[in-house]
Amino acid sequence: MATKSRVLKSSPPSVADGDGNQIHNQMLLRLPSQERDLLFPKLELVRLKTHQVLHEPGDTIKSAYFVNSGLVSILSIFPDGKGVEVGLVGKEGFIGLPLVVGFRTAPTRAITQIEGSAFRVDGETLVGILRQCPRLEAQLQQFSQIMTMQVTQIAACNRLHEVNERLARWLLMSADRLGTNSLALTHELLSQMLGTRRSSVTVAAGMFQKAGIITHTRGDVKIIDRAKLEETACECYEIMQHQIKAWRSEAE
Amino acid sequence: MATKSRVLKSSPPSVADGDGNQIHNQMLLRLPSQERDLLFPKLELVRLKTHQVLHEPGDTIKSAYFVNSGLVSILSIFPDGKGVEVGLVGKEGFIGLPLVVGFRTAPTRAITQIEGSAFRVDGETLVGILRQCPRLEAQLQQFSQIMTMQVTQIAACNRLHEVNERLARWLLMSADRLGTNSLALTHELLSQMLGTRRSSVTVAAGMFQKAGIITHTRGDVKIIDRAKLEETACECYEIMQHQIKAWRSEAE
DNA sequence: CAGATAGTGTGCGATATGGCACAGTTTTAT
DNA sequence: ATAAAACTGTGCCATATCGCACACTATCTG
Repeated sequence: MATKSRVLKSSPPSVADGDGNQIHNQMLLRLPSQERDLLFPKLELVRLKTHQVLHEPGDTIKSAYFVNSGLVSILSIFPDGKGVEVGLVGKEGFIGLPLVVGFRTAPTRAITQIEGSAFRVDGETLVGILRQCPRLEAQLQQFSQIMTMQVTQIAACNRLHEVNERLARWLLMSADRLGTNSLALTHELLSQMLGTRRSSVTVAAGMFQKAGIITHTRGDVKIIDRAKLEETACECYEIMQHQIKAWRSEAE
Repeated sequence: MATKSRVLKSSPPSVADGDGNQIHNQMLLRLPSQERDLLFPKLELVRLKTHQVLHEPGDTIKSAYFVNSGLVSILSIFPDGKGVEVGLVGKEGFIGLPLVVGFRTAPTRAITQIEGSAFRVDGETLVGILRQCPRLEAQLQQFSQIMTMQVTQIAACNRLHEVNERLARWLLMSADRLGTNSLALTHELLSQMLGTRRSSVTVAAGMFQKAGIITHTRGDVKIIDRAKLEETACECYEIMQHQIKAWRSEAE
């Protein structure tokens, strides 16, 4: 499962759906054909490079992204530069939600954690299309609600749970969204996600490794014993997992 | 400014807009007349009693509420009963957002912190009306986005800021939403909001009092020196304040 | 009025985490 | 090949919180 393909070129406006460029994004896959016909010509498949920033807080949102592979973090950033992750988006999701309700300014930073690809669409274009795509609009609104629920859970988790639990949760969530057990991440990165010290992550990861739950080498974490990792994680993982699954079924 | 009126009776389905029952809810006030005509007959003015639970996580949302006065907290609750506040809703807001995107299940607890009143509407009725009230729908969606931004900020705040700062922020936010400097709250309550120990609140409040920022007696907190309180609070207050103001102006 | 209950002030030890600093190792750049 | 940079392992001290416990006071209830 060598998902880290460098297949896609970024700049040249490639056709969205054709040939070998498979669509993995769950929202796009669920669209009825007539909405596809409207939307797809406007989409451009782009590569999401590691650490690529899709928008900063305060930015006018120029493009929106249907994430197709890889992992994008949503961060709350303070003026002094410190930040914490508040959401995690994989191929089930979308970047640019404020547009859906008519806002143009991003309140957060969206940044690629693990490289992949996405279908990009111009912000204004999307807004224009939305009126004619009720199904898409509904999808996006529901996804927005799911994200809110995720943030809600993380807010509580940040207050009540310890580093180990949060780290375990994060690894599980990422692995789920990527469909891999191998994550290309440094402790530094993880610490920013969890809003803690880098060394706290190192220690926690060390403990996990000793317990045979993961292995980690420089810039790479591999999940060995998923079951144990789930035991270590706080309930938050299960709760969010359950919410997103409930969506899938409720959504039809 | 004796806002603690016990004027409104709860049970008898009173007319929403008539007579002495003034509308303070910002969303209702902004509706065009034709949407008012559709919605208002379905509204029932009810009293929000202290500690009244509007919905629990997992509940099917039967009623939605346009908050008219008082203060409602949104809490993330864990299976073991522990909880943290993730949002604060006053007369600018609405309780029952999941309905707007077609979800029926509440992911959080909504509970009255400070008594007041609200216009209640049956959940299904609201959903039915929404299609014919584009302005209302847009309002609700935007409010949803504002709430998400609030939760986002709180998530970061919970991780990075200390009790004093968070307490100060909370007092300011509540005072803003109520339009009072006097809050009827126990330390116990506050500690649940902030996700900390009751005694931590007592200590922090004691420090504030010594500094001449507030006075607090049993079950009552009064803001004396607002400027100092703002200094004490973390940036989160300003940020959220700014976001909600930006909405008011951007919204038309 | 007396007893019960709820709310507050305070203290103490345990601990998770923060801030910081440095050495050792792997990777990247020139 | 060598230097620079990035990443990780580790340690130490300071401190904000936690968990808990107990005494004190205000308020309610009968």
